[in-house]
Amino acid sequence: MAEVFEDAESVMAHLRALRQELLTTSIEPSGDQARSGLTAPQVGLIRSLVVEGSATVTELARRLSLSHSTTSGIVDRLQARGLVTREPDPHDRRYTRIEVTAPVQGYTREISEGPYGRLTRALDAASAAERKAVLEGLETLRALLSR
Amino acid sequence: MAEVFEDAESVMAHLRALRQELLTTSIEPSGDQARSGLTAPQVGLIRSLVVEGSATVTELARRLSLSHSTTSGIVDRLQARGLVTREPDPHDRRYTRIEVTAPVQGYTREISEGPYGRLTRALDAASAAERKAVLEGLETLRALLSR
DNA sequence: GTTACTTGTGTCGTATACGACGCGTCGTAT
DNA sequence: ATACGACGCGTCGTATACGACACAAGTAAC
Repeated sequence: MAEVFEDAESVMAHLRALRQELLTTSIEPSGDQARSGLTAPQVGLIRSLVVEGSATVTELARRLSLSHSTTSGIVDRLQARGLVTREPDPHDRRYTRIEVTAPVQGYTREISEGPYGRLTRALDAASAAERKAVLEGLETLRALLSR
Repeated sequence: MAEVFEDAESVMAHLRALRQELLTTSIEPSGDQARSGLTAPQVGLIRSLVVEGSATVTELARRLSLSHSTTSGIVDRLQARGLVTREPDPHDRRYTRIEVTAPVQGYTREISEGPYGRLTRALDAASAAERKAVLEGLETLRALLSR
């Protein structure tokens, strides 16, 4: 149990660092090209709307693996910028469909690479064995936790 | 490049889910035993103080792989609860040493398992090959990103 | 039809998390 | 001695992120 604890600390350090590198800094500061001032979750939400179609807040939360309240806040900020709209569903007034506004449609082509451009490029440059190691490691970890 | 993108989405989904399972829910709601109302970062910071000794805010930030401002905020909230103190260094007044208060010392034995109890137990129950797969996967991913 | 349950939404409070900024402090070069 | 750069700290503004809550709207039970 002793040395396993070091593994646990190592795993946590890896996950923290990966999150920082991928989730929070993947879009804006990498200097790739001039950007829009959007954060990774915001780009991910817009991208989901474009690629998988408009959806309700709850559906978006499910797609992005976020809670309802978090997703609602992201929609709030995008709506304040005029990038998405909330359209009440006439058939069932509980529903509110989130739609991207027209000006976003064109811009979206630029982000069709997804919010994970850096990760995608890294995986593309990796060997098949490396990709396999990455995916198997993550899958193994999750399987261990759900056991 | 096409199928690689699916790998990227898969990796991101794994990381998101792992973060939720480990970072945010590892301490409180697992029903292990009655808890203190402390969050995982708070427990991690206290644990670092006890195990590795008292330190400055910057040093703590480095240990926890967090930014200085985030760490300062966590110390703020722990200080408000009387769990840590800020002691100005008499030799160099730029420094402020963070110390755990006396009542915390005993309690700390209960959390010496670390904030990652669930992860530690999972890794302990895993085979050597599984542990290797997990660590290699994470290390490979980080190496790919820093290439 | 009225009641009870479910579902979807938005909001509130709190805790991370970061970069940017200003302030005080120390060492050092001028 | 003084100016200056480096360092540590705290604070601000903003964005994520969650659970808990209240409310509205539909559904089901009776």
